[in-house]
Amino acid sequence: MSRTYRIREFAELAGVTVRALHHYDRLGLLEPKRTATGYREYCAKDLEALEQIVALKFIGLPLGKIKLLLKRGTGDLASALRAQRTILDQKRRLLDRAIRAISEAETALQKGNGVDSEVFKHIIEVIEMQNKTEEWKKQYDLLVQGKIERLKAMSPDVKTQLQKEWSDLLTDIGAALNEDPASPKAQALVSRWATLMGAFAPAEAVDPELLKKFGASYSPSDWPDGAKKPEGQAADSRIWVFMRRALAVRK
Amino acid sequence: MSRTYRIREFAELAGVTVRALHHYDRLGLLEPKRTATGYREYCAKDLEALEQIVALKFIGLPLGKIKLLLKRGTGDLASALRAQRTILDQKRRLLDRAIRAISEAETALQKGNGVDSEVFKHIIEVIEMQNKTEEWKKQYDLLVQGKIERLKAMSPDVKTQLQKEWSDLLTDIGAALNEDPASPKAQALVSRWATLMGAFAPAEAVDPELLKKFGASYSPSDWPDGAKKPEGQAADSRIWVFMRRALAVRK
DNA sequence: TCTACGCTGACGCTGCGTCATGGTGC
DNA sequence: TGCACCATGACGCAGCGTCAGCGTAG
Repeated sequence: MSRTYRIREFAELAGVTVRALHHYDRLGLLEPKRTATGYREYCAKDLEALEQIVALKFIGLPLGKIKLLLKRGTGDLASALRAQRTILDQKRRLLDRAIRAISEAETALQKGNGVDSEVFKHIIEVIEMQNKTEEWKKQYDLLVQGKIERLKAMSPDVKTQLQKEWSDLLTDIGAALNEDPASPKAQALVSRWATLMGAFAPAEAVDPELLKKFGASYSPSDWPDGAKKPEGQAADSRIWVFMRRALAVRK
Repeated sequence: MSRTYRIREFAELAGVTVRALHHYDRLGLLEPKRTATGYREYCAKDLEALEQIVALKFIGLPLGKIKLLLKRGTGDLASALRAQRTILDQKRRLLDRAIRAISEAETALQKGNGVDSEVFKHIIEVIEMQNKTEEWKKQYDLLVQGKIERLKAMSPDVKTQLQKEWSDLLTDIGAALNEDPASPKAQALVSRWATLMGAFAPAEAVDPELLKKFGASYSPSDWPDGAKKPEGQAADSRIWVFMRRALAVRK
């Protein structure tokens, strides 16, 4: 049939490195024939296989999965593509946030206001923003779900009262941002917060672990009829950072 | 002053893992005081430092650079941010292409036309597209620069002649896509191609290595007054893949 | 004394890059 | 005979995760 290639030539042919071909060979991804003296001998079929490997690698599939995909039928190819796209979408969102964080930091630097601390705070804003909207959202929604229902079932008087308590609490926290999270003042705020959380669900449903994990990651203002933020955008994020810390210190 | 924390608590306080703190310690990024028995003892200042580390890590800076940035002044912080944004922008473009490649592959799968080969070809299209527009662009532009100037300086007759030769060559290549890149037919096409390239620059400027590396990565149709593609979008990419291979085989 | 937590190695993971050492092809 | 090319280890990198084996706090 058509000619064969030694590894060097074959690598250039396909646009990969010799080392990569060695690697794929050892992984069992692409194992060419060997000459009597052990030289690898690649043919046209190997080129097709390598092309597929390169293609799947390009979309971010790990070599292990590529191996499985190519050795088995095409059945899972579709699902693999779907899964990979989901992963890439997540990566892109992360990237976008990182880029935005840099932009924020750069404008903060140009304004030359604070020394450095301001710069980092801007980045942290974006990080927290992510945490709120991405990582914990799903699971936290589960936790919150029951509370909203209870909220709806409450009398208007109680609702108004709860709203005021939330609002007051947030104001107080905003005024205590410079406190040590371990201080009695901060811990008192945590207690008030935990109590308010507890008002929305039966006591046994208020898992302290859950509270610690997700509690501070979400604003009550996300809830219908929730309390309004006492201050501007900036205070928002710092409040939840503070509460997360204070919760971490809490037993 | 304010209280100190042992590693576990401090980790929760900051939202990182104990292992990460160990790691940062060993790297010299964040080295807390130690108790008499060797326990790490973190304080409020360490928390600030860790926050900065986390922030810089979030935007993708490697720990080594973070260490340098935090130990030195803020002078290079601005440039580090710029550099990092450039890197992230590149990453994002790559990600977008990978995502598009998956989309193409999925539609190809749904159409159910070809078995698999079609699917991979679509991905490869996107990869080649990237190679053309990203990786080699800058350096290739340097190579092409002189050629364009020579082209402008040519007489209209010669220009027309060259355009025709390019067009013919591309047509011939398009008709030979199924040839073995090592075949005499393919190699003859490579020779014609190299000759045409050479017509744009003095012979000594046509480095064969450069030719091999960048020659097939760019379409002559990118040039002003360049030849038109003989066929549709799809043929375009396959032509350059074929030529790259044929060039790789060439001595 | 029991138990949770702290300490220091050390290997694993991902995809090769980069020697180092020694055999082959022409 | 020499020189370019091939082969097989083996370490390195980035950022921790995950034991393992052993001391410490309370």
